[in-house]
Amino acid sequence: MNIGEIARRSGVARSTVSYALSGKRPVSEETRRRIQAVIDELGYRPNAVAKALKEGRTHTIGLVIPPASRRLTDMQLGFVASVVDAAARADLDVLLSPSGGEHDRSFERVVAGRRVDGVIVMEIRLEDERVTRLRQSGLPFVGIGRTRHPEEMSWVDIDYETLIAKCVHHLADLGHRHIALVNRSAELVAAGYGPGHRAQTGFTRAVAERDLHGVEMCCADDINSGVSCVEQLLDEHPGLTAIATVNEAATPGVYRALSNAGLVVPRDFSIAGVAAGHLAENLHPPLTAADVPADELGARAVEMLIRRIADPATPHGHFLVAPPISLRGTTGPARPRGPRA
Amino acid sequence: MNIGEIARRSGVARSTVSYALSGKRPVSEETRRRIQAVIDELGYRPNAVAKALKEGRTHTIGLVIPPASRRLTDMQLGFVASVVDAAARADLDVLLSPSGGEHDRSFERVVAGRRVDGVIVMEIRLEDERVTRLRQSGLPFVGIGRTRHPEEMSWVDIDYETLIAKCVHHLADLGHRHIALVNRSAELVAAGYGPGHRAQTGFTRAVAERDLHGVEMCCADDINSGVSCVEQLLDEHPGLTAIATVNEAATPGVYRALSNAGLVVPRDFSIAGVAAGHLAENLHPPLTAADVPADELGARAVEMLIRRIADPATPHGHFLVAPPISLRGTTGPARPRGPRA
DNA sequence: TTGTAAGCGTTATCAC
DNA sequence: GTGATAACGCTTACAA
Repeated sequence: MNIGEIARRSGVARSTVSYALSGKRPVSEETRRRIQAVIDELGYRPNAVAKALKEGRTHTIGLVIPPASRRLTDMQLGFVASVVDAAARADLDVLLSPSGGEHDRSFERVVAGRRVDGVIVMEIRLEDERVTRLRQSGLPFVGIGRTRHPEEMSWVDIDYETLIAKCVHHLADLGHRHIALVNRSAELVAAGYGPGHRAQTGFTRAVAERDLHGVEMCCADDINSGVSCVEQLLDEHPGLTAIATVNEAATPGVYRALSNAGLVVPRDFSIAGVAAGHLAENLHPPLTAADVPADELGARAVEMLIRRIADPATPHGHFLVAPPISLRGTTGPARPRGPRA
Repeated sequence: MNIGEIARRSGVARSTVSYALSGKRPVSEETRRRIQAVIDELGYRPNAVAKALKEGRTHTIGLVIPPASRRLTDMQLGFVASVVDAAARADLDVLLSPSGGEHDRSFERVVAGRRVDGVIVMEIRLEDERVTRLRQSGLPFVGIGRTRHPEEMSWVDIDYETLIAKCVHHLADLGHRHIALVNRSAELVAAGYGPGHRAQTGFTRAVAERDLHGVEMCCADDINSGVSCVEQLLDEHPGLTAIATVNEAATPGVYRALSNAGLVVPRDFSIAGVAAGHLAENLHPPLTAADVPADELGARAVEMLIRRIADPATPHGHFLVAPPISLRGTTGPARPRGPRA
């Protein structure tokens, strides 16, 4: 069933039906009613594909996510949810593209096939070939995360560098002199994953500023890795009394390893991090952390993208967020760890 | 840039370019090379929308998820991930539709606009107006979950009724006589959410078969609700020694409440449930649970959908899964709870 | 082996 | 206020 069928049954031209629906041209009350009756009777709805071809707009945005096989972190899920939500509010559909390595058919389909009006890309690397590809394609896009050259694209991002430095300063203020950074996985860092690198930078800087003893450790994004990472840290650094972390997924493991070692948080050991707010709240004890406003970031990204779709000449938007650290239950005055029993 | 431009520059007809690309008709090596050269030079990729309009196939499936604002459970995320993954393997794109209440524009757009070749619907209710809508639309669809009349649609589902009964029997075998069911939220159950109802049924049946004292409680899908739910249970039922649960999201709260009450699992209290495997593994102690194979369910759903898209006359597929209970650390012999100190 | 042309279902321009 | 008709970019008979 198509617009022609409706036109035939209402005894009008196809264009009249189209105008009756869009209201872009006045249609007499009489005919409009007749047309509507037929539409209701047959349950006609215009074909979105044909409309997209004609208009050159699909009313769809692409969302490039990390390959689904790898489990997404809570923060990543927060981004997906908020993007989908914000898009729905703007009557946009979301096409998911799990973009893996280099040779990605899904990504290529979305970008090259003009199936979407614009794209939001998650998990941006410092050097990111997807960004290169998108730039050359001319398709509007917004990154959740930014490359090494942030001025050449639109993005929203979390200021890991500042945040992790704040964590370190907060811990130093409490008297901690020997602090570890639990970073994201070695693979991510090696691949030039922005947050991993920027966390490093902020950590190194703050450690130097406060003249601390700092140690950095990469840790895979899961609970067990968190456990073994902290076991190793405690073992190799007897003077360690605090951890700053950007690795949400490993954090429950961090807790567990400390507890296994007989350390009570925050009495014997402190933790401060960057995490999704609800995750921080739900840990036990609740994590002192900079609460990443995933909702706001996703919504802003969609907003920027909509603007760029409407007018590709719009200057690039940049939104760097550094939420304050919510003091919860995991940081306290430094207290030397005795020799382990 | 379009196929006509390529044709013009290669000095051939548009159809020849099309055939050179699709291989549906032999093209001389000479011309094919010339065409390919132009394509490479201009970076041409066919417009997927035009192709979809012409072919009547979009190579896209719709995935109807619960509204993103509500946080998805681990199991739901597992479904989404596996569907996206399986679809990508079949070179299908996934259009996300966060379908909320009745008046859902996104759902309607996806279903009525012929933007997808088929749909996978999550979180099916016993009576589900989306299923009704899809059936009348004629669009192929598969449910993750089934309605009260499962023969009239294709679905994959978890056999909550059997699984929760197995949990109860397992607990009864260990000597537990007073067992609680921690169900999903009261709203979901009231809305006719299948798993909630079927868990009830299985629980009631098993309790009767073993002549136990059973108590059922609804619990919202979050940690804090798990805590208060268990606090209330312990308070109102001093004889209670075990919990069977289908509420993944609340389970950490169940643990916490028991620990707060000074009960050690599994020494003083037992828990058995139905949950995503990795979640069960990562709880502490690891949860004795029927591990729901979300990966397999999602993949099967996609498989069924692909089959129905290829031939809508294919008989409906039904895949009910009842994984064995993995004995982990949370069930042990019953031991009466003393009067609470 | 290749070209011509019809048509997928819309919207928009032009004419009346 | 309404109708005819030409696109949008592609695929695929049908011809040659």
